[in-house]
Amino acid sequence: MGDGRDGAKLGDPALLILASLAGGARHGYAMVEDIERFSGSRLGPGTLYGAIVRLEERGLIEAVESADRRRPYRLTARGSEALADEVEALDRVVQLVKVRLAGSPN
Amino acid sequence: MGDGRDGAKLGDPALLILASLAGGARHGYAMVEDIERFSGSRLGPGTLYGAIVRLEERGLIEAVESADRRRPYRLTARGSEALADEVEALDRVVQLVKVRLAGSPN
DNA sequence: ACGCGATATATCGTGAGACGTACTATATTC
DNA sequence: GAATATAGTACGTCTCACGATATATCGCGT
Repeated sequence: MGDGRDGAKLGDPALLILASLAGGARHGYAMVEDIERFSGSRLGPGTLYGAIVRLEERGLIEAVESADRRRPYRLTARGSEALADEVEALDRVVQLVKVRLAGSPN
Repeated sequence: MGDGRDGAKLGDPALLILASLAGGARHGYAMVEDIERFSGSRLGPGTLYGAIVRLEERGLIEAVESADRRRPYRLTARGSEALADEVEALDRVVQLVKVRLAGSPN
């Protein structure tokens, strides 16, 4: 997706992961369940862990130390910012569509 | 992305195109400008026309007859439904994230 | 009439990444 | 120690986002 830029675009699964972590630090499997609860879609392991690696590489999330085999992650400051920006942009589109659909003849 | 299903997921450009058409029938180039106005991102031709073809194949948009070289498209009934559904789902996530980000310790 | 930039659409190739399947490994309970 | 739930890994496929490129046409100034 060629970002390099800071406020680059988020993929769909990436957004869901950040959204989940916005509710607190979680490990992968817990994210899957959380995401399924609030969005209805269940990410497969390939989708989930692939996206996690990319988000970590981009510095938007980071692993938390853990004694057992679980690897919890949390949002970084940059991750929070990116999520907030993305959500704001998304919200603008959502609101616009609502207005447009409401005032349509069909 | 393996849809085939009816209420399948919309890609990012696809959502923007449907959002644009929710404001009335438009041809490709006009969509680009409209989308840039309300979302800030300018779709390249490959992205735009590729997405248009896929949306037409899925029956979410359809071409409108035109005398000149322009090819205007409009939303189909299914397209409106799909857009409404997608936007509703998106809105739920957006609102959740806002709540979560607002009540975070950090 | 001519050039030129803006308008408008189309096609192709590449690469990222979404996704499913299958697999491994650990913890808990019986 | 078998069964089940939990947790993560590995891998292959295939869609699609995107830029580059090509082509045609319109409008405007000169």
